[in-house]
Amino acid sequence: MNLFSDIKTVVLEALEALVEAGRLPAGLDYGAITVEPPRDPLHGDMASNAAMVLARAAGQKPRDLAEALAGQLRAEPAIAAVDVAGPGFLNIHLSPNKWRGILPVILQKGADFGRSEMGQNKRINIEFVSANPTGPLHVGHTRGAVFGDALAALLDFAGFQVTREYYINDGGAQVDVLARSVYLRYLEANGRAVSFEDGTYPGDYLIPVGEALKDKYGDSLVDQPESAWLAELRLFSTNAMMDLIREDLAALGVKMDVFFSEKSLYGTGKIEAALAVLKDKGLIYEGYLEPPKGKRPEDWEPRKQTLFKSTEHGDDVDRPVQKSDGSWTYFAPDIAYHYDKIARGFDGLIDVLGADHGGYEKRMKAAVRALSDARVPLDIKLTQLVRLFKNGAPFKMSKRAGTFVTLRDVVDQVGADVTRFVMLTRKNDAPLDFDFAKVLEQSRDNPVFYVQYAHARINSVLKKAAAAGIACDPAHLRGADLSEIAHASELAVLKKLAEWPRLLELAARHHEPHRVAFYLYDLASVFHGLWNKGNDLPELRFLQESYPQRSAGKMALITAVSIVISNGLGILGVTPVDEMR
RNA sequence: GCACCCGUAGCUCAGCUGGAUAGAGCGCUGCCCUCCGAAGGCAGAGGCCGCGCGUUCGAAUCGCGCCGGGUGCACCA
Repeated sequence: MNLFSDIKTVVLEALEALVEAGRLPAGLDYGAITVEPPRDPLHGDMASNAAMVLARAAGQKPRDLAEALAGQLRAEPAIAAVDVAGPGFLNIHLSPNKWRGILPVILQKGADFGRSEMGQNKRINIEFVSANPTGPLHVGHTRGAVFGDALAALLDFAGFQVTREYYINDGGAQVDVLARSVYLRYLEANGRAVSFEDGTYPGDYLIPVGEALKDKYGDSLVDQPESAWLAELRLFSTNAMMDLIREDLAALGVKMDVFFSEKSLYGTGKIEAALAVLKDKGLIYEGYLEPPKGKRPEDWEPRKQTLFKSTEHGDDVDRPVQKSDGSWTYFAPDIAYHYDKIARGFDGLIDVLGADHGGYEKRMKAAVRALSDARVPLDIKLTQLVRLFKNGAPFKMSKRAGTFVTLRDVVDQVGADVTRFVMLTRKNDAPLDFDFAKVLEQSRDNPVFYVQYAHARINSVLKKAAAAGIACDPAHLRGADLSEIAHASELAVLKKLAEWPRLLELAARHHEPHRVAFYLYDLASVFHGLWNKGNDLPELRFLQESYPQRSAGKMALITAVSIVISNGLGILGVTPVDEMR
């Protein structure tokens, strides 16, 4: 149930009636017509631009057309009043009963209220995190993980079939570095003195891996040449790192459906097959690249390489898939990986990447467009940097020293719920300030707290109501008398609740889960406002001990708020709390 | 030099496929607890929406060109 689309349907029917009456030409394009909440509530409950959008094609003045439409709409029972304003807006006022009607629906649908058919069960693959398997996840990955997971939940709620996927970069040279670093920790576990030079990972997290290796092999690998152990250690180490990463993700409440190994693309003909597809389309050739202008590397020399003609599909320059020595660039397995996703039958692909991968966007989109003949859209969401603060002071992160701030550091200090909510209070493409002290503060400028507080307050009232003998289960409240829900502050809450299905679809369409976080903040705000109105106006208090039947309607209202908060938080992956501590 | 992202109140940021008098929090000023959780609410002050052209009935939103900040730019992923 989406009141806005309901009313839009009513508007479209009114237009058809005008066509039949010969008042409007047939065949007009209704595509641009909207029915939205007006920015200023004084303008009514809903505003439509129908008259202005159609005026030109209909050869009429917007206001004249608006008046005609208004006449039609006034006959509708759900509509209390319509007026024409400004250049030709239709301002529609719904009857309070229409608004109240949202409550039984929410109570009946419960956790499914807002769930949409928009996605039509289309299959979407969301690839996110995909951190190199060389160490624990850090704060940057955390943002990507939270964003990807929330986006997945959002699309699921909007009616898509979603697959959460992690691409393991276990094929490249960084895995050799990892294996050598683990070997050093292994020697250390066998009592050897070791030093970590440049080109190795010095982090403590490899110590247990070295010990585990010793448990498995004793000292049999000590003093052996690299050729004797490298292959085995690559596997052993990446497995250990992926276990670590899985635990990190679990601590944040993220569960992947698929872990896809880059390595599985090598030696299986998959890369060759994907490139063959591109070659058949004439998009692969041998050639030379121009040096980048303005910032010419000192050691530039022209090299003959195998190139993908990504410029055919919107990229700025063609991109190498094969190095001059014949080995693959990283781009080649990435092409094969995306080809694999297309072959698995997804209707849409989403890659969530760190902002430093911005330069990668066009070439990957070009590849997907070419490989799928433009059938499968690829959306790339870049998550900007997280700036860490502690009590307002910047918090330095130094990878060289091996002391970077990990996902675990963050989750252990502030908890998964707070981490997730805070990371979703910014658009993905805006940088995010994360202050360890501030996010735990219990005040209005902490959105996590503010939303949770609303939920806790409702729970508190419902408990008191139950103690006072008022039945508060949704099934009971569905039949409650709502006629006394009439104050402007109460209607404001109803209207905000009614926005939820519409907001959800917008957020899903734009792939923007942060809109859910901002909506919840707004909803909490109108609720807190109504709560405090009870200070001045006793009849607005939720608990009306001397009038149990009046209380029932109010219980229905706040239960509905609680349901929508739960549903929204559920998408963000945050657990609603019943009481503040 | 090129590409991508950002530029909105003193600060941090929302702003819906273009819509009416541009919003919130913090900070500042002043109010509201005999009353369901004041961990809250109400009100006030504070804006050339970076600049300029253009498209449109209508632009913070779309297009082009500038300015400022960030990121990335062959055989690293």
